Order: sequence, then C-alpha cells, then structure tokens
Amino acid sequence: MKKTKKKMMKLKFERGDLFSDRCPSRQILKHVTSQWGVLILVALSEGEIKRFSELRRQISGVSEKMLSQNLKQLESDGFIIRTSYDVVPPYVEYSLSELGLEIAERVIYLTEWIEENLLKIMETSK
Amino acid sequence: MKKTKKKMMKLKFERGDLFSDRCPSRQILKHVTSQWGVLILVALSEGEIKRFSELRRQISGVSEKMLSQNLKQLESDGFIIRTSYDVVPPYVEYSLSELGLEIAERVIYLTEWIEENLLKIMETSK
DNA sequence: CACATATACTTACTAATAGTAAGTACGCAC
DNA sequence: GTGCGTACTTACTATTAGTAAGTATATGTG
Repeated sequence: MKKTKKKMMKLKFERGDLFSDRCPSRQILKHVTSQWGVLILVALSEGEIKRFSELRRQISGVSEKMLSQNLKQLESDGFIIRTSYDVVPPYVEYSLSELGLEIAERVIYLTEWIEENLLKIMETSK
Repeated sequence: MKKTKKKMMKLKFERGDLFSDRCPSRQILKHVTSQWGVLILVALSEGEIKRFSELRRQISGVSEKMLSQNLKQLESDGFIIRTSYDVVPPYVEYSLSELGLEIAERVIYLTEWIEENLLKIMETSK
C-alpha cells in the first residue's frame, strides 16, 4: 500500500501533466508553442547558428521586442544558447542546446505537417 | 522559362511557408498551438468523443469562454467535429476529424516529450 | 564633416486578446 | 421552490502583444 502511494507520488513529480494547471510543464508549453517561439525553434533547428538580425529577417512579422522577449524565455528554459561578443556594433549569436535540438525536432514534426497539408486544410475549413 | 515560373508559383500555393507572415498557415499554427488548442487536441486524440463539460473538467484552468472559442476555431479549421442533440439540458459531443487525428498525433509527439523531460528541463533552466 | 545605416537591444504607449463573473433557458431532484 | 447541471454568450477587466521611438557606437557616402 505505502509503496504504491510512494511510487505514485514519485511519478507525479517525475513526469509532467499538462492537464493540471499547477504543473510547471504548462509554462514550458506556453513558451515553446508561442507564436514566435515555434518559429525561433524551427529557424535554429539542425544546429543552425544565427544572429539576432538574421532571425528577425527570417521570421517575417516579428518585432524586435517580441523576438528579444521570446529568445530570453527559451534561453532561460534552457533550449537556447546565447553567445555575445563585446564588439561595436554588437554581435550576438543564438543556437539550440541539446534539449533545444530535441524539442525543435518535435516542433518541426508539427510545422512540416501544417505546411504540407495547408491546401487540404484550406479546402476543408470554412 | 514560363514552365519553370508556373511550377514555382504552383509550389508556392501548394505548400505553406510559416516564415512568411502572409501565408495562411500562420493562422492555423496559431489555433493549433494556442494554450487551450493544444490541450483540446490532446484530450480528443485517438478517437475520443467528449462532451463540453468533460473537456472543461479535464483541461483544468480553462474557462467556458475560452474552451468554446477554441473549439469553434478548431472546428472551422476542420480539425474538430461538433455534434449537438436538441435536448434539454443540452448535449453536445466533440471529436476529431481525420485531419484532426493527424495533427493531434504531431501535437502529442511534442507534449509527450515535454511531460517526459520536465525534470531535465527544470534542472537545466534558470 | 554631417548624415544615413547597421547592430542588439530597451522603453513608453496603444491595441488586441485572455480571463472573470454573471446571465440564459430549461429540466430534474429534494 | 431552491439549488444543480447543461452549453453556451456577454460585459467588463486584466494581461499580453504590437508599434514606434530611443540608445551607443562604428562604418560607409556625398
């Protein structure tokens, strides 16, 4: 009895539960699936190293504020590595960590499907 | 020359490009990766059929307004099927369409990774 | 040599979106 | 007849996103 309970407790902490609003996985999901978060991860996938302005140009429509904010979030979650060189004009590089590479792979599995099936979706949708 | 151009035009319309802010795939992505959209798709995955109130209970923290709004969006995108029976009290069922099942599979590939790696993420993050 | 451009940001302000609470129409149980 | 449950909508407020401008400094242009 006790063993079972303990095991269950342990599992509760070892694995996230997105259906629970108290679980910290909710915040991770929010950062990763945010409008710009998704596109940042895709842009940096497969080991790409890019500068701030490169990302800004690639992800059309993103503002500097939003790009900066989302990069910070993903960096503090441990998905992105920020490397800055102390020169003028500033030179800052962004790339994915190991965890970032893993999650980006999953994100791309989704985004590729959407891009590939856009026509089908648009035919079906109202 | 003309043939090449035509082919390129055709490809441009056949496949979405999420990096372009004019591409309609951006809106689909927004609906699918919205905080509640993700959880709705996961809750209805693998052919589950659920009532409004069941979804509300399962997805803790969601308000009736947001659940209703997100279900409508996903329905109009063709991912969700809404079946209502004209009885009192109201009885409405939600399930995934074929496209919905496909995209939910991709969404789950992401959410499962997050749930499984939560501890690792939290150890790495600041 | 003044002026525009580029870099990677931050900040103040406004617009859009999300969340909260209450209302609706009806039936059933107590 | 008072409260509960259903599947919503609506008005209001709080939070978040987007816009525009500012910052420090170097290089290139006329």
